[in-house]
Amino acid sequence: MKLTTRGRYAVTAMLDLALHGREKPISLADISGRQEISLSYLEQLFAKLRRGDLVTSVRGPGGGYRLARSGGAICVAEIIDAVDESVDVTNCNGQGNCHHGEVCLTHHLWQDLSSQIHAFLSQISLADLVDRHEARQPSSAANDVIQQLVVR
Amino acid sequence: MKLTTRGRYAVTAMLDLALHGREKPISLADISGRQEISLSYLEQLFAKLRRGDLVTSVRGPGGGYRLARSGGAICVAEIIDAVDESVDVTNCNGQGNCHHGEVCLTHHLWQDLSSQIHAFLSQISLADLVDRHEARQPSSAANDVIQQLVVR
DNA sequence: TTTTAGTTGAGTATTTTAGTCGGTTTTGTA
DNA sequence: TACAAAACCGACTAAAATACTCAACTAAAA
Repeated sequence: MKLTTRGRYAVTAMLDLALHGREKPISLADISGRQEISLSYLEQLFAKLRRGDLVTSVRGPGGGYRLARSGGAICVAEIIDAVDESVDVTNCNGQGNCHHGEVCLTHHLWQDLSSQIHAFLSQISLADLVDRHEARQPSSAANDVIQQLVVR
Repeated sequence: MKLTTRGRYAVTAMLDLALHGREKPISLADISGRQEISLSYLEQLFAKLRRGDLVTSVRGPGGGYRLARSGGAICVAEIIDAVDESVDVTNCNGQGNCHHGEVCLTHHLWQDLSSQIHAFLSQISLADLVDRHEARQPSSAANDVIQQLVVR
């Protein structure tokens, strides 16, 4: 399965866009600064996100990117699909020709797992992540303390 | 997340063991022949499986490997954990220090996904895979025909 | 007309994965 | 006791994927 930092960066960047881009478009330089992702790398990712119709761009000064749809209408699975090639975990990419042109012993297992993962990531929208983030914000001071205790 | 051919090979090999190793230990050469996994690579994998207490070995002629427990008591998640380092999909490996020592925007998302995957793979045992495989076997002749039509 | 910012494509360094190789140790059997 | 089968071990390598950079270009606003 392909679920690497690329996919994580893409979701993080999209969430940043959902959080900050309500009025004006957001430049990649802003996202780069906030999320500490290299600008050049973001360029690459957003080229794919744009091709996947997840964001729209505005060129020139004051330009940047916006979500192509409302956050509620963009699910996490789409974002990962747009930047990584797939979330399929089978060896044969779901083709079922893994062992001498037939399915291998464990084909169905990986296929089932793939659907599970996809279902999970499809059910979560950017808006869900925003809500969740904002719900956590107020108590963040308290959380910080807990976090420190837990981490050490 | 780490879910590569290594993990798939390991599960396949363990399933092979569960299917054929009821009486005598099974040599890696046998598994290599049946599943078309290179012998040397299998050696590497079984070193880890043994360290993970998933198989026991018998040296010398007629030797090989056995499941350390009954197939019903070995779940797929354990196998993958034994050969890959983890099924964790977070960037910080669940430590929560992904962004300036605190959790990053999407930390909880990846953490939730990790638990989902782990729960799914924990609930499936080797015995389940054996049952499933044997249930499919009777109709395999018919399946072959269909398979051939589908694959081409 | 300058500057901001997206767009594109090629290129590179690093890491991970998959797999090899050469040897050793153990142990059953002839 | 010799031999052969098989596990065991560590180092090494090739290939692929990943993460990331760089340079040049285009569009648009001020």
